[in-house]
Amino acid sequence: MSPRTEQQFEVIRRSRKLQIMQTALELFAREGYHSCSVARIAEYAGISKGLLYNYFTSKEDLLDSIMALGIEKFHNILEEIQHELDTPEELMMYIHGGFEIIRREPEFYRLLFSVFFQPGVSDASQIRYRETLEHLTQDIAVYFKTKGDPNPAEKAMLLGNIIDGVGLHYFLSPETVNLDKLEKIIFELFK
Amino acid sequence: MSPRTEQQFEVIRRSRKLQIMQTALELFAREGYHSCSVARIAEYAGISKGLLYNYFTSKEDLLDSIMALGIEKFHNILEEIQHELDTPEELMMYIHGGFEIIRREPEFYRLLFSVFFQPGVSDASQIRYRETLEHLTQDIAVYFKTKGDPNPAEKAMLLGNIIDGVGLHYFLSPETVNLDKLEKIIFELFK
Amino acid sequence: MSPRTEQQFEVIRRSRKLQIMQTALELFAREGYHSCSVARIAEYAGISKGLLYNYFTSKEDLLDSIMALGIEKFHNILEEIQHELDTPEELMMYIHGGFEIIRREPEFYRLLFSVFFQPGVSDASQIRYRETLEHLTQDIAVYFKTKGDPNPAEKAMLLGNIIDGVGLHYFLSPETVNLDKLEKIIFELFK
Amino acid sequence: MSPRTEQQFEVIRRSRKLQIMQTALELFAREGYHSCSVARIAEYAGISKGLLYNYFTSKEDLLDSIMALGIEKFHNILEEIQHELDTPEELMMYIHGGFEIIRREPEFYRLLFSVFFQPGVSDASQIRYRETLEHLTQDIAVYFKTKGDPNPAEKAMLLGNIIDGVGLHYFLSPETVNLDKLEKIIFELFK
DNA sequence: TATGAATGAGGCTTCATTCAT
DNA sequence: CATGAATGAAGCCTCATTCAT
Repeated sequence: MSPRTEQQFEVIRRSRKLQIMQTALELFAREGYHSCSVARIAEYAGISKGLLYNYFTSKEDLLDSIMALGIEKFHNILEEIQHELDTPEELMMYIHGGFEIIRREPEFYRLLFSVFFQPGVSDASQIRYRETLEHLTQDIAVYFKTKGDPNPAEKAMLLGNIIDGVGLHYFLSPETVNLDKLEKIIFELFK
Repeated sequence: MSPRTEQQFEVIRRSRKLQIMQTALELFAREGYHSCSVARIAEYAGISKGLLYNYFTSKEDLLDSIMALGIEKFHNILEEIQHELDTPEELMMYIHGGFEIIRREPEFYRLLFSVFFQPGVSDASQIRYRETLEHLTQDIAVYFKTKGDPNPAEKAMLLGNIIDGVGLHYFLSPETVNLDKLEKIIFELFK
Repeated sequence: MSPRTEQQFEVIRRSRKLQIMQTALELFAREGYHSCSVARIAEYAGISKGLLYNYFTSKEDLLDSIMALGIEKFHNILEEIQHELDTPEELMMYIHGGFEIIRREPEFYRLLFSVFFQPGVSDASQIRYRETLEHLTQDIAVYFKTKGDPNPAEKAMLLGNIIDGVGLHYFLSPETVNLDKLEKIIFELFK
Repeated sequence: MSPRTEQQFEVIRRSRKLQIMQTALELFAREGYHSCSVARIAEYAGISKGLLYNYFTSKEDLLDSIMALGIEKFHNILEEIQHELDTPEELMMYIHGGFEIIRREPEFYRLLFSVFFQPGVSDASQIRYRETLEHLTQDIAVYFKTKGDPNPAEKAMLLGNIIDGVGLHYFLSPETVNLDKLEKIIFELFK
């Protein structure tokens, strides 16, 4: 057995870190950031409290890391469909992208909202997310402008609001929300 | 000189209670339920910590009372416009009602969302609010059905989601949201 | 209606005071001194907290007053049978006196013990009661000495201890203790 | 340098826990359960308040643990002398056992009484102790029955009451109670 | 005399974080 | 790298007592 190389350690560190973040995301989303103690996160992740602080400087840092990763995924999903936004089909792709985030990362999405309503908690993430959203909204506004809509900016914002509104209700009572159907209806309304 | 009458005490109690609730609503909405200590609420309300417990059995009870009052106001605003929902004008009244809640009770609305994303916090209020919403949604669904819409239930739910989505963004960055314009656009989309 | 005379007021005060003490004794005995708030005593006595402080300077003063009254009654019961202690019949009277206190004033007796085990609580009463007891013990010791017992002082003390021991168990589980039978057995053992 | 083993932690935990219990027993016995704050216990034990909650879930749990340990010791002392109870010598062993508890564990015994007179405080311990006592009483009753005593059950109970009565007075004023002498006198009365 | 609103000290408990091993 | 004992600040809540009316 040769001693592990530095790279191997790095791999272990990275996966350990991700595992903690995944666990914490689950707990934060399910129970709320404040209601969830570091002790419980460590226990749930199968490690000691001390080790957690080896990977994150604080509970807030852990939250920030989760948020950053989530926002990155958010970006990635959008970039999968990122290109010119001219045709209704392309608009549909955008709408679909929004719904995909709800479908694929429900916990992150839920935590995102939760954090938004707790000023002082991960403010940096809030700002970063809002910027991302603004860019997106501006892209969509261009589409409506091209289409000759009299209120392109508001229309674009409204579309964003709708998706968040649907997400919000989806997390409050998933069983009553038919994402697929709503996706189509929204497209019909905005195309 | 002569001892206070029962009625005088009642007046004191009622106004004090409202004062505390108003203060707490402000703070809860601004800083989040968990981030806001009872000590701060008392200080902000200009009373002692102890007195707060003369009016509410616990911090959670204070929150519940605030939520209950808010939901009552919510009801009242809806009942102001409560009648048959047949014509587009009447639908507009409904939409307007939703926006009025955002406009008139922004703090309550914000707290409502905030609470929604903190499981275990005022669950009873969450349930009560959701029930209120469901009734409303069913009323609106009837309108769309009458109009011959193929997905009346989803359309109605979507309308609710939109209003909440707008509210959500309004509270995150009020300066970027033009409520009046959005109200009209939504009406145009759904009438 | 002529206005009430000062004496009438005094009568009212006295009976009110007694009523409060009786109520408090009940509660203290049932729930313990510390577990029983002034608010509850007042409520239970059908008066306001403020009025209670009109009659007693503090919660401790209320307890002291109850204890003093109880010890007075204790004295009275003993004095009913106070005279020379020469014959076995007279010893029996003493034993009977002890049991009568248990029977007639169970709440006071229970409170007495309870207070004994809480140093700092009504210390004055504790001292006064112990003095009373010592005198009594000395009287009884004379009886045993006269009878030629080799350990009269210890015998007398033991008799006191027994009665308190019986009282103790009687308050812990009254249904298992047959006071009448025990009284006789004790007499047979000591006569 | 190398991390502590599980066993090392176990040793630390065990001794710390005992240390806290010992300190608390001392204070509870001396000052009463309610009069003794967690802060004082921690200070007296030379630890932080927080650490106490690392070992006990609540102040009541701490008390219960102390009581449970005391009752266990009580059992052990009785079991040292546990066997047939036929001869007067064996009865004397029993009586001696009772006195040994007073002598060896005065603080526990005092706390036991103290708790008995505070309803709602460690009720479970009260019940457990009473059961222990009942078994013991039944054993002793057999002895008296064998001896032909007309009231074996009462005699046995009385013996228990006496020992508790002596204990009670011993803790109220130890300097006035000669345990050795009383032990002999009791044996002479009951043999 | 009588009320109960109001106070504030102090109690119990939690929890993010540190650190010796 | 890994542990969990230990800390201490801060949180929620209770309650004896005061006082304006």
